[in-house]
Amino acid sequence: MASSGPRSQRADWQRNHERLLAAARPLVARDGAQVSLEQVAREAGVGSATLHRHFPSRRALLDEVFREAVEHLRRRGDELVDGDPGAGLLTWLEELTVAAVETRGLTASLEADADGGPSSAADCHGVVREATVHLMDRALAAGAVRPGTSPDDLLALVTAISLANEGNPAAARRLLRLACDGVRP
Amino acid sequence: MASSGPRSQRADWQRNHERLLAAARPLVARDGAQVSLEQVAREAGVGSATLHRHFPSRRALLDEVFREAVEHLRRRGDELVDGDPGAGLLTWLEELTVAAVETRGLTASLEADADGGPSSAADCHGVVREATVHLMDRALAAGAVRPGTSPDDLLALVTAISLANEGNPAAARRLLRLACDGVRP
DNA sequence: CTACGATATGGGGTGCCACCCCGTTTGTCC
DNA sequence: GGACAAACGGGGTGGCACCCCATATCGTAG
Repeated sequence: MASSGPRSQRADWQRNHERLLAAARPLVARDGAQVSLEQVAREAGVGSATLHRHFPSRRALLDEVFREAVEHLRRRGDELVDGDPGAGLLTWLEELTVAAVETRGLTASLEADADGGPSSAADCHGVVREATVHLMDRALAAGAVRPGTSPDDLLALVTAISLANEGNPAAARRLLRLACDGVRP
Repeated sequence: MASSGPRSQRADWQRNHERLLAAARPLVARDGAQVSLEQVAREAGVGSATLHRHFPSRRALLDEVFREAVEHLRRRGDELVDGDPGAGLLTWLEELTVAAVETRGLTASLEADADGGPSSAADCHGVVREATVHLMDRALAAGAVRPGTSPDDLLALVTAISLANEGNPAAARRLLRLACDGVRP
């Protein structure tokens, strides 16, 4: 289960994998999800074919780039499970939104994949979804959330807001609050 | 005011303008906002330089493509002003969302422009914004909407939902309702 | 009806990109 | 150290947005 290092891959494979991720991180931070894959390969000192072999899709690259950040979010989710269920869920949604909006490209990895499968090994969407489901279960049981609300819908709402407000935490926060409070008084 | 036809342009300019829009309409319907501008020009039987001269930005092309559709929406907004303020606003938001999600590329024209100015003559965002403001004023006065809610935020929420759910009216509707009702019971 | 100047055109260039083919290099294991 | 699988990467293909500038077309003044 704990695939800390793919032992079955050749040494140069691991080396290049690291180099690609190291090159990708600052470029993704600057350019977001639309980062030029060619440039990542160039910066890593690696042929573009190699990049495409290591990461069959843009999403696969982003998912690995954001592995740590998402792991961090997951741990934060675990912490919030210990507090008030209603407040915990809202705090989680807000912190999730802010992280997504402040970290260029992250939203792309949090979105539900159009294809069904958990394509990537570092499935960012899956990890965040699980944490959300957990927090929602508690909030639902405590009656802090309208019954019938789906965690997937809630997550879709957060990613939609994040996607449309990349780099603008204030606006994203405002829209999230609006959505949580509802339009009617 | 009524700029039905730019009289100051040469005849061939108008002819090519029409051809470009006629070519763009089906292609945008198929490919959405990411339509290839080269292909539009090719299909219109026009050099790509001409397309770029007629439409200095992708947004400018989309805005003209959706002029009629947005005009239609605006009229629908006028109708809704005559009914119940609260229900009218919610109906408006829902119809707006469904139209945006079902009409590929439309959301791009409804989004607030990153740049400040009303860049395009056929300012789709502006038209829809005005209708939204009007309906919100009435709903606020009737106490059907939480005070302090901004029409721009509401519109941003609708476009965010639409952008992330292009081609999926059911999901978009669900998220909109979720946002209108709020998360808490 | 003609000639002329402003207006508009478009072929082709530049620089970028994703993605892939296939001959070559590099690890690895015996 | 040798053989074989695994990995690599230069370079090709096809596509795109956007622009330059020599050429063609339009509308009008005479």
